[in-house]
Amino acid sequence: MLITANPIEHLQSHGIKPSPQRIAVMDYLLNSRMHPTADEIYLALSPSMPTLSKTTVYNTLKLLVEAGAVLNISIDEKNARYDGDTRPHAHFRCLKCGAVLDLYPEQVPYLEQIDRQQLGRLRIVQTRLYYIGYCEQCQEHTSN
Amino acid sequence: MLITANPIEHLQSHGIKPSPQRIAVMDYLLNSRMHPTADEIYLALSPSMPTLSKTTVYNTLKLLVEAGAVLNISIDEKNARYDGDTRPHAHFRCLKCGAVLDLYPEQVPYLEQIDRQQLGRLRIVQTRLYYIGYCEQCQEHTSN
DNA sequence: AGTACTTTTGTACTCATTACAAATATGTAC
DNA sequence: GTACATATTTGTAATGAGTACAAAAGTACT
Repeated sequence: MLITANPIEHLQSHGIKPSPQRIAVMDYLLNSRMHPTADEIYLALSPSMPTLSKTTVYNTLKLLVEAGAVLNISIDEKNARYDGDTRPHAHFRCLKCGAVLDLYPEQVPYLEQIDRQQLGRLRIVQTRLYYIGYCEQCQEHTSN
Repeated sequence: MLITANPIEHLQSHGIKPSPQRIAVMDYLLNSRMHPTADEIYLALSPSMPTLSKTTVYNTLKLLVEAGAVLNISIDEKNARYDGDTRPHAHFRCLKCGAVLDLYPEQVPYLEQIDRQQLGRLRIVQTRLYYIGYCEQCQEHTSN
């Protein structure tokens, strides 16, 4: 479970006016640990919000990322993924099944230090730490 | 300057048969610190190799990455970038000018530890550490 | 110089994402 | 509440990175 359960408050605390579409996208991201793509979000919300447009999903995600309410994950070369959990954490992608998993500071020694690093005169806005390999299940089933 | 100056040896040491096109791409990556995109590589090599096809650049890059001779950098959402330096190091991208810079272990405390981490039963093949923000020059010229 | 295999090339295609302009909703002043 | 300005959403068309595919060119081996 995440810190903020309420999508409306989460939007407002990041200075975003909560429209029904924005609430739906934010709510979906706050309650998913699947790191969905824009298309997956659209497909998930369409049934209960039939007039929703894919463009709105893209626009909303852009807005949320720029406001810092959501993280953009570039671990998957094919397409962008999104994460409603903005606390510092790393991600792992399985080369076989494609799953993207969260790795929290308890599981990744030095993650906190790496995340809040001062690097010379660079002004760091965001840190991304990605691990790529084979998850437990995918190691069992293959020689790869 | 990099460890291996010779593109042919570098290819062979990764089990890749050196064709003229592969040598050209490898040579370009070994002597560039710009982290070029496939298109930038194509444009750079075209003049001296007029028959070169963009498909060949893509094919070659895929081959080089799979053989571990080159790194794929996913820090730039728009398109993939490539790095001929396969030693462990992090990358920084400037949100204003778009430059992608190398950050070596001397500049990033804990990078070595983060890179060779054992994470439970996950089998890690590659670690990617990206910092995003504003470079020195771009901070000077704006309020951002 | 002939056959099998590898590599390169060009064209056509896919598909994530964006541009754009019309339509709808929301807020505010009278 | 109704008219006007502004913000948001929507659908369609375009963009552009990357891939599929099959023909052409190159290489190796006999």
